[in-house]
Amino acid sequence: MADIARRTEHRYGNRPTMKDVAARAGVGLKTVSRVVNGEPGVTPDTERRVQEAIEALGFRRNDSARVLRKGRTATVGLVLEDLADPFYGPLSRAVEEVARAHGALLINGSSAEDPAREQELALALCARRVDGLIVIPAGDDHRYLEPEIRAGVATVFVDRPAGLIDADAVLSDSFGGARDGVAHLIAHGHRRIGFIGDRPRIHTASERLRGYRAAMEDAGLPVDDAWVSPGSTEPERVRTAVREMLDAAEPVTALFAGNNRVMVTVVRALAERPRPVALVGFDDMELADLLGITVIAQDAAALGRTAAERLFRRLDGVDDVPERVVLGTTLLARGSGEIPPSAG
Amino acid sequence: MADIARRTEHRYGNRPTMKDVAARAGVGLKTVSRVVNGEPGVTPDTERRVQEAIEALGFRRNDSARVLRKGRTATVGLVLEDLADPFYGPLSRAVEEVARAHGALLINGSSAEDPAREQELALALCARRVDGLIVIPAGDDHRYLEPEIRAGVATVFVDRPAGLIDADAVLSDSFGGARDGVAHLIAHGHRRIGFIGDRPRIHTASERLRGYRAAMEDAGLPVDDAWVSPGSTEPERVRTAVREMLDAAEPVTALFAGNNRVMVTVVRALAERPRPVALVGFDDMELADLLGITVIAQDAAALGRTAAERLFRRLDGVDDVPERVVLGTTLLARGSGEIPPSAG
DNA sequence: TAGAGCCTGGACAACGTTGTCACGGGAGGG
DNA sequence: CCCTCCCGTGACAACGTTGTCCAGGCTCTA
Repeated sequence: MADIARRTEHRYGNRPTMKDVAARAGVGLKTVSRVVNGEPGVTPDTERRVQEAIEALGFRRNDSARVLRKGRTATVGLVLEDLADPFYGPLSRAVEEVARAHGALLINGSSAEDPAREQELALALCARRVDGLIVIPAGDDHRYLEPEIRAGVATVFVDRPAGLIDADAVLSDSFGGARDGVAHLIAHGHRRIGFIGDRPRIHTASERLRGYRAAMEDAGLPVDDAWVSPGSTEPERVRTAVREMLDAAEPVTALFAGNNRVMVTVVRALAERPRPVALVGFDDMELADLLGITVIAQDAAALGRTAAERLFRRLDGVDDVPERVVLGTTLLARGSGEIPPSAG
Repeated sequence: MADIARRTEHRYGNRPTMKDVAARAGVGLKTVSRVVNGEPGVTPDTERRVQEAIEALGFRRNDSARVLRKGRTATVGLVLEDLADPFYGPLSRAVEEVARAHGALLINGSSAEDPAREQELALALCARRVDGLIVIPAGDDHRYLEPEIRAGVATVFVDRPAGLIDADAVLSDSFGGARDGVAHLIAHGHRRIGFIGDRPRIHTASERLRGYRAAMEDAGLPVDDAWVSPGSTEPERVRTAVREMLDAAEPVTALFAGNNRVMVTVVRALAERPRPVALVGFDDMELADLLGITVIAQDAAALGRTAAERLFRRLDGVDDVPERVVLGTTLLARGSGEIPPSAG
């Protein structure tokens, strides 16, 4: 009776264990384990009996116990910034693809751009003993991961580098991409170009701003402070920035949008204005081709794939020094970036 | 020496355990457990000593072992179709949000629309003993999940109903949405309307086709077989369908696109043609507003949120009969659906 | 026919944690 | 002053699996 009670209030409902299977098949515990894991040394006849018992009981191996025993979880964690951001879909998918090829599962969660949440999430994944971690940083101090990395959690940062620790990172060439985009506008005759970006705390954002300034300097053009609007991607702020730059006494004739969210808002804002304004945006998006928006495209899938491959290389025991990989960007000319300056 | 060897080749690198912490703090194992879990009954002084040891060793609780002991993983699985599909981003994010609110993590993976892969993935998640499972079905036979559900894995299907088993499902009103969309076109004077959708094996696809037929019938309009193209969402096939419908002797004057992927291809195909063709698409997308595409919008976030809430309600012990929840859709008129028929 | 070797199968410990229970000491009441 | 009660603490088993090791029975050979 005590036994019945135990079984009844058992936490997994009433999941059969290998012991149950062994009892039913009339074999030893280890023999069941062998069959389940396809290990050699089991007579076809015994194997059949075990399989039947597994079938009859609806047994499924408890991987939690397995993990505890074996030490490897065959699981990698992905901490991203926002699952709903179209940029991260392909990235995440590419990571999953590689993980799958290595027989691993993916746990993920988003930090919602909150450093505290990023840390909480990353450490929760470490507590689950993920074999490796891919992080798209929200914060700029990752020293909290040092003990984990020392303890053997392979870690790769994507899209932005780690802060204050030495770790692998796979990045797009934000600086070069932005410089190329702005140079493209300059080549089409623009002299006064506005830059609207994300908070400069974010590495990619500051790099893109740096790229903007470099392109202007290369062309010997001055940069007016009023043309530069780093800040949040909050739509209202972006709209205000667009308005101020275009309605100034000496308005800008072209805009560079620092990322996809900014770009979307800028496009919406420009759609309401009579005169066309040249625009180049960082990040490609679905349908952007149909709208004729010239963009600096980064290859999100390649970013994810490269990072994941690097991660699994480390998990396979390769142990070279942390490295920073930078992937190139592509300028896709579609019209909006080729609009000439309208007479001031 | 044997001990050193054991530690050295240990699988988690050299992670300290509660035992190590206990030894260093000079307390018992259970006391460490109490401190780590914030249980009462520990002197402030003892607690401080334990905390110091934890700090010094860089201890982090091994949740695998914890799970094994407690039975609950505080993890839910999400099996979706394609992480890169913009429709699933917000859905996935909403699920994560709810999971987070319940203190649970999310493991996910995509089936790539392959039923076999869906099954493999779902069962792998069950082997990890996720507490619950949210599935966007790729296949149409989910009997393989019956033992798991019986064993206590809460399961909710989203976007499409489960096949051959009785389970919770949260769906958009595909039938009603498609009917409304087609009725909208009819209201704007169209008589010959083409339908381009996904494979009819997919529940939503066949429901949308049924909605199309219902709207036509309601208006007393005949449906020519040549106007209906169910099939894959493969771009080349969609382009061919568009061409054939528009270049026929009696061409259609409007198109209804069965989902976002079809819609994108249709928009691209129509952009190359001289005469405007009316279009309504199922699923909204970013930038679709700027392109003036009239759509039947479903609320992906609400879908995910509703499903996740239902899941956690079950996990909290509520045990009502499986139910099917249908969420309404919204027609967003933006121009493309209001184009009148061009003279045939 | 006996000994050696191989092959199948099972007993047992260990993985790191938590629940149960028991123990020792200090406080409070009779 | 002694007994009781409570509180802080720790020993121990258990969760379900896998690695190690040994036993028993078989075959093959001398």
